[in-house]
Amino acid sequence: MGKPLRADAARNRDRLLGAAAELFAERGLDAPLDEIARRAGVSIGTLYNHFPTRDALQDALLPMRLAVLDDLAVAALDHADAWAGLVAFLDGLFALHAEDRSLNDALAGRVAVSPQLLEACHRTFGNVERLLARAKESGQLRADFAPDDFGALVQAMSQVIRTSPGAWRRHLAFFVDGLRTAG
Amino acid sequence: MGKPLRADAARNRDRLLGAAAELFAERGLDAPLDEIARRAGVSIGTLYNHFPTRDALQDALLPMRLAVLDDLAVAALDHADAWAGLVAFLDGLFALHAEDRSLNDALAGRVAVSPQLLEACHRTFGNVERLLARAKESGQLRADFAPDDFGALVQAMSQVIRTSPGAWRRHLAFFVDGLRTAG
DNA sequence: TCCTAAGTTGAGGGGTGCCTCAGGTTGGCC
DNA sequence: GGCCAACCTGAGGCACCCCTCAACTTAGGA
Repeated sequence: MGKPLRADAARNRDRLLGAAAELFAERGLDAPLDEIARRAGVSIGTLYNHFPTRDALQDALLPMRLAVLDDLAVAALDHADAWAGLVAFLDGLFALHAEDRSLNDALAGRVAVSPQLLEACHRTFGNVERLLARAKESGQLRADFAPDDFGALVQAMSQVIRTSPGAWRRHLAFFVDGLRTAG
Repeated sequence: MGKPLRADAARNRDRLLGAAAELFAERGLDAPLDEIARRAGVSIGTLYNHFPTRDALQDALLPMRLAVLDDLAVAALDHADAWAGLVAFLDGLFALHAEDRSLNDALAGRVAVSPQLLEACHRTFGNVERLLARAKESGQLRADFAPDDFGALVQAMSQVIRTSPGAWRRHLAFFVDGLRTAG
């Protein structure tokens, strides 16, 4: 599989990945490919040599970003207090959304995802389910909050973050207050 | 100002408005103008005759839709219970979002708005401020919920509605629970 | 050093949507 | 019925982004 690339080709590939990461983070996953190539100092043809489709580029970048979320979830599961762990996870998750539009686009389903990427999402989502279950068992999260409701929360927050990057914590706080058991 | 249109011109104008209302509601305010013209049974040139810009079309349609929101707010202010009135308003507001993508786009600020339209929004927003103030005075809405937070809620709900048209009431319910005073 | 396969280039063709304008049509007053 | 201003038409130019491919360049082994 991994035939070694020629030195110049490897260098160009790295530059393309770097430029794509930058531009995707700034402008989202639908950033023009021409501009990625230009920023990488490479022709559009070379971009297509290395990444025949937009998906190929995304697949080379997004799993790394999603992995950060897994770390976040694991840390949250380790937290002594289930509720505090959940809240810390939500804060970290949306902080990442706020600084990387590509993550925002990906998790809000604003782009078509490749099977590979979908699988990574499912893995992350599994961790979230565990976090939610733990917080319910501890009696701190209201019992009627379903995993699907978490999906809606991600959608909602992705939009709030995009339009008011400075105010999303406030919005999240109101919502989280609604999630706590009344008692 | 209002020079009478020739009969055929008036008919075409009406058809254009009808087609635009349909398409905007279905697909949002960025629906292709060519398709509006086609649906109206008229050439693209005629569309531009009557509405030189996309804004002109929006301005001819959206104020009517926003007026419905005003009625809704007035009814909510008339409600005996301030909290129940507020909740009814929110439900009505987002129900309209759900069935008309153009309203969704407009209130979520997804398109550039004309001054005229902006003014209509401000009027509606004034009503909302009154609703919020009333619910706070009655001690049912938490005091730290600011009008700007309402803006974020609109953003959030607009996205939830777009991606899961059947589940937005659930999401709203969680949020509203967070808004009620703890007591 | 020379040769070749690997890699690069960028003009160009395709698609979509916006907007214009020269030329053709027609409503409605006389 | 005749006329003309009002109105309509739609091909075509522009801008953006997509993707391809024949011609060129070059890394690196022999």
